[in-house]
Order: sequence, then structure tokens, then C-alpha cells
Amino acid sequence: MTNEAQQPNVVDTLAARGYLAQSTDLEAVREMLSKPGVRFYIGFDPTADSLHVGHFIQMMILAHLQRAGHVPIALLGGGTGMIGDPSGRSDLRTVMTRETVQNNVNRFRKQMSILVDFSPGKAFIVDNADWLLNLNYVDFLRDVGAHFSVNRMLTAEAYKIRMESGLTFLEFNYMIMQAYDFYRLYLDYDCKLQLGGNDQWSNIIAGVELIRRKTGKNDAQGLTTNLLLNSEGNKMGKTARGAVWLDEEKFSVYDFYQYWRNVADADVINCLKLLTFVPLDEIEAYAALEDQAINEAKKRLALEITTIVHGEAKAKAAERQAIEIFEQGGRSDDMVTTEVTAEALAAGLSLLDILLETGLVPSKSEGRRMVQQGGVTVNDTSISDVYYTLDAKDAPNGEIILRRGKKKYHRLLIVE
RNA sequence: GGGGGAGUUCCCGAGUGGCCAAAGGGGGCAGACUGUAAAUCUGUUAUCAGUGAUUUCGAUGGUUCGAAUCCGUCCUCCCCCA
Repeated sequence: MTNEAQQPNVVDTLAARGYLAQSTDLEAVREMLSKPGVRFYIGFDPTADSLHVGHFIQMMILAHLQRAGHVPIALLGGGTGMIGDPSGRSDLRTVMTRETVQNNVNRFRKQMSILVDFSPGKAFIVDNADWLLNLNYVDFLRDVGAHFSVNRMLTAEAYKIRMESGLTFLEFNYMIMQAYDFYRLYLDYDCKLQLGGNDQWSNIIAGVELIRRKTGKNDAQGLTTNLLLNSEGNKMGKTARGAVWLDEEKFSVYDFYQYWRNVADADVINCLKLLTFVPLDEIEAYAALEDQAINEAKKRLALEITTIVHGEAKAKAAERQAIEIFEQGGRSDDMVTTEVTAEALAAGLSLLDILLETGLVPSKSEGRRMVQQGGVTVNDTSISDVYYTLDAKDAPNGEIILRRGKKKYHRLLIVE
């Protein structure tokens, strides 16, 4: 037994935190990972210009394994992104241009660095465009396509769903592409393990089987992790307006913090395990909390994950803002603010116009509805008059705090 | 290639000449209740303006006093047969 062996096997760590879903051979994976320096890969398709929470959990896996001494290969799907993975989707992905894909690849690389150390030898970033884009169709079919049974492919869960709504030949090829990726990494990087979300299961085993058929060796393994689901079985990380992005330009730090601060009671513990590095015994303590006290767990979760993604300073600021707003009277210097001149205020500002201008409502109709339903407050006083006009008396302290609903705030700062 | 069917407001899905800005459900938003939770109940859910106007039912032309609804053309998708 070496020193490393005294550390718990990373597979057990992952299992204990609840990451693991399916594996080709869990014991073989454990054995493989018992010695450091194992190269493994996870693929990320550059379908947008930022990673989101769904990717984050995979980044956590990369980080856990890297900390255990292994070497992550983050495969960016510059090539497969040109196809679009039908797994877990009921609709056709939009086909992206080469430029868009490349741009997204570059941004992913940057974002992933927050959790993964990409210094030389520690980890690799590869782009499958490098080998997929120049494949010769006929050669590829003979070389790779011959090893796939369509009958078998069609039984994959990912395709079954699409049998109803339609599946293009383009997307049907995705699995083969991904299998080929694994094969290439196996040959060129000595990569014997592929990880991924559980929706990637059929794609992963396709790769494992391709390697076995091509090389005659049986040492490639696959492992999938649970998707981040809430207690109702829906994917987390979605809001009405779309994904919870890691890019603060697309999703503000405060909103990011608030997203986690507001998770359902039933989901906090799971999120702490999967999305933070908080030790399991501490999480156990949080799990014992009941009722209101559960808020402590949510605060910890929000602070931890926001710190990982945006850094400590910004996370602390978001936390402070939340405390000021929700626990200390409903105002904060860090609130989203719009400046208004004293002159303009003196002349009178239509509340409805301001609501629209500050983005608290998307249209005047919506604003009208909101006001009529009592959902708008000015300095904590509910206003039900659609024609209410703001003037100097509303800004005794040089500012006006507007609130829409319970949680959306906006500050008007009066300037000369 | 032949035959049949479908494209409706954020999503699903009703609607087959005026009573349709369009049923119902989901989702969203707001209110009540709460713990910045969940569940529940209520309201609301195109836009602009004060009760009227404008844009909307795949695209585009047409018929009609009037079209989501009828006709022509085009696009997309699904099913059956080959």
C-alpha cells in the first residue's frame, strides 16, 4: 500500500457525495483510479457562449479527480457541436457556424479554469474539431461506421424519445462521433476513462464498445454522474428566462447567489454535496436542520458556490446585499441602481415609465397589471394607482427604492 | 415517387367565416399564507392607449362587408405505401 492508497479512493468520494449514476464496471474504475496520473475525459459541447450550471457539475468532477491526482482532459466539442447532441432533447438543435463554435470554445476554456488547473501536465484541453472536421466520409464509414449496429443504436434511450418527434440523420450520427472521440483520445492520449452526465450513457458505452472492437482490448471504462435534478425530478439550473449562466454578464452575481439562496428545502443538501467542496460531516449537520433553520444551509450553499464561480469578494458582496435587503430593511448600496436628476424628479416621473425604464417590468401593460394587483411598492409602500407620479417627497434620503413583487428591487439615486 | 395528416398566443392543445386576443392545461408573474422555502387558495398572462385602437394563429397572395377558420402558391414536419 502506498501513501496515496491511504487517501480514500476518489470513486468512493464521488459515491459518498452522490455523484455516481452508472458505470461500465465500477470496480474496474476504482482499481484504475487507485493509482494517480490517470487520464480521463469529459466532453463539453459549445452550444452557447457561456457554461451553465449543468456544466458546472461536470467541472466539479474534473476538479475532484484532478485533486485526487488524475489528469483531466476537457474535450470541447468544436466538431460535435457542429452536429448537435439529440440526447435529452426533444427538439433539433440549431446548427451553429464554425466561427460561433470556435468563439464558444474559447470562452469555455476560460471559464473552466476557475475549477481546473490547466497548467502543463496537469490537464489538457482538446477540441474534437481537430480530428472530426477533416474526416473522409467513406473512410470513416468503413473504419468506424461498420462497427455500429443501427438496430442497437435505435434502442438507446436518447433516440427512443426522438422516434416520436423525428430524428435527423445528422443527429443520429452524433453518437458515432462521440464514440470516435473516445477512441481517438484512447489512442492519442492514453485516455481510458470517459465521464459524463447520465444522459451521456449511451454515447459513452458506444465509445467503450468501439474501442473494444477496434483494439481488441477491454480496458476502456465509462462512468456517468447524476444530473442535477430537484426534488420534483426536473433539471435544475433553469429559470423562466433560461439557464443559470456562469458568466456574470449573462447572469449577475447577485442573481446567481439568489438562485441558490432560494432553492427548495428538499434540494439544499444535494446541492451542497454536488456543487460545493463543503466536507460531508458539515453537510450532515446541515441535513439535521429543520424549518427556518434550513435557511442557514441555503446561505452556506449560495455563498460557497458563488465563491467558486465568481470569487470570494463578489460572493461576499452578493451575500451582504441579500442580507441588507431581506434582513435589514430593504435597501442596499449594491442594489441595481439608476440615476435620476433632481430636476427630472421635481418635474414628476410617471411610475409606470420608470418601471419600464428600470426593467422592472417588460412593458407598460405588464406594469399596469402589476400595479393594479398591488405588486409594486415605492419605499416599501404599496402603490395601486396606475398614474402615480414620483416626485421629491418620495426621495427624502436622496433615493427611491422600487420593488416589484417580493424580491425584485431597483434603486433610483437622485443626483444633481 | 404515391397517398394521408399537421403547423395556433412561452409550451402543450381546443377552435373550421363574425359571439376570437382566441377554450382548457402547464409554465410564468402578482396577491394571501410563510422562512427570501414548499404546498395551497385567488387573480393575472399580445401591445399601446382608459374601454377604444393596433399587431397576432408556418410564409405569401387572394375571396369576402368580415378570415386562425375558405381558395392559390411556397416552406417545414409527421404517418402509411414504394
